[in-house]
Amino acid sequence: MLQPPRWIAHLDMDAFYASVELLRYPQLKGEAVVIGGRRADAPQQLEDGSWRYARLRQYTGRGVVTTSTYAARDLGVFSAMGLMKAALRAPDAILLPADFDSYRHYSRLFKAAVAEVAPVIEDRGIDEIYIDLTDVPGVRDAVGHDPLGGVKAVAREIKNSVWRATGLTCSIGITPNKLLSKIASELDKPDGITVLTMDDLPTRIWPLAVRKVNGIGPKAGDKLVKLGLHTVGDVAAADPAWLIEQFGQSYGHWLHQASHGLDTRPVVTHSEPVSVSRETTFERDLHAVHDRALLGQIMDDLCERLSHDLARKRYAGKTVGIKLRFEGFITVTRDQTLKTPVSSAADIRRAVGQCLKRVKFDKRLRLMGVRVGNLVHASDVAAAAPPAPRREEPARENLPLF
DNA sequence: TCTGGGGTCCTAGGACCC
DNA sequence: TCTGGGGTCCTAGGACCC
Repeated sequence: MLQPPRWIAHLDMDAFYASVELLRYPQLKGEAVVIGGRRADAPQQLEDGSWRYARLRQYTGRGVVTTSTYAARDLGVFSAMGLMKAALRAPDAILLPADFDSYRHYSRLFKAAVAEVAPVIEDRGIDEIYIDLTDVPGVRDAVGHDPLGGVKAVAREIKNSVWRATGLTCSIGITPNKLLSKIASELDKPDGITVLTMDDLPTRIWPLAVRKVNGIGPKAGDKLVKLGLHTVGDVAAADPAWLIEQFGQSYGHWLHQASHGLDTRPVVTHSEPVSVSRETTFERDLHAVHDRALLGQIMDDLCERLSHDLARKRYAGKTVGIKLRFEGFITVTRDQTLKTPVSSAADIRRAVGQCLKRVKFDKRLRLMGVRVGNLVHASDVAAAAPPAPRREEPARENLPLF
């Protein structure tokens, strides 16, 4: 059946975290600035009024680049790059610690500003959203005589609204679906508007590298290239049956559809969380036996913080899981589904202990995490059951390591 | 000098029930 | 004695995204 045509926008804030920092430190405009590092030093104002900043070359330890300004990107420093590697490329770049409270504040501001123009919004994280423009008056009324003109005018209105509310710029892609709009918003960055129709597919989308498609990550991207498929157009020209042979029914079919710019997913304005988690990477790898006490404390703390998050969001969950990352970046997970949802630090910690017993600790640890899934609203959790009868002391060898 | 932290979704095997 | 098929839940791992 034929779906009525839609106009879907993808709005992406330009270098969001870095741009928020520039609002606070406008004197850094144009400089190579990197956000990241767990304990990067905040800028200090000296007695003479000048500022002193931490530089990338001074950083030691683990950590990745969270965002970089366009000047830093020109030096080859990008998101997710290790800070040590970034320091080799741009030793004099200024390093700022991340301030997520501030980013969340500006996130709320820009989303509220968009909602005043176009209310059908799907949240895709702190710095991007999808917007269904189909029924926005300026778009709807332009259908028939000047659809592209109407769409562009509304996009300008949205950008102006975001600018007025935050002093920040964004880039917008507008096409008939989410998949294409996500690609389109990157075609004219920063501060751009790109409107595409299906007719633009061969000239604007097919020449792009396969990795530009949301859903083709490092693994699938490598495999496609090894198969000789470098561009989206290469995938579009491939036999769909062959794609399915190579990538499986589901992903193979999706690759074919995506490369032809087809995507029927709706803009989803409300969703419930599936899980909540906390994790931490250690400054140095820790030994399960030698550092047992420390690991136990870290785990207590993670459970405490996770419990807080659950309380704040008013959820409890039936499944408690741990994540361990060993040296060599080997990741192991264990989880356990309980009879009743839990949210207290003590209940979570108890289930974590059970999970820990099922792991072999033959390497040093670099990360530990805790997760609660199978969430239910706290208000739907039955009143606390009577305290469980006291059980005999478990045998010593059944105790978790920490 | 590798590789953060918070998520979602998918797959695949096994348990268990009817 | 031998042995169905479907549905659902649980668990572990992995790809991917912001």
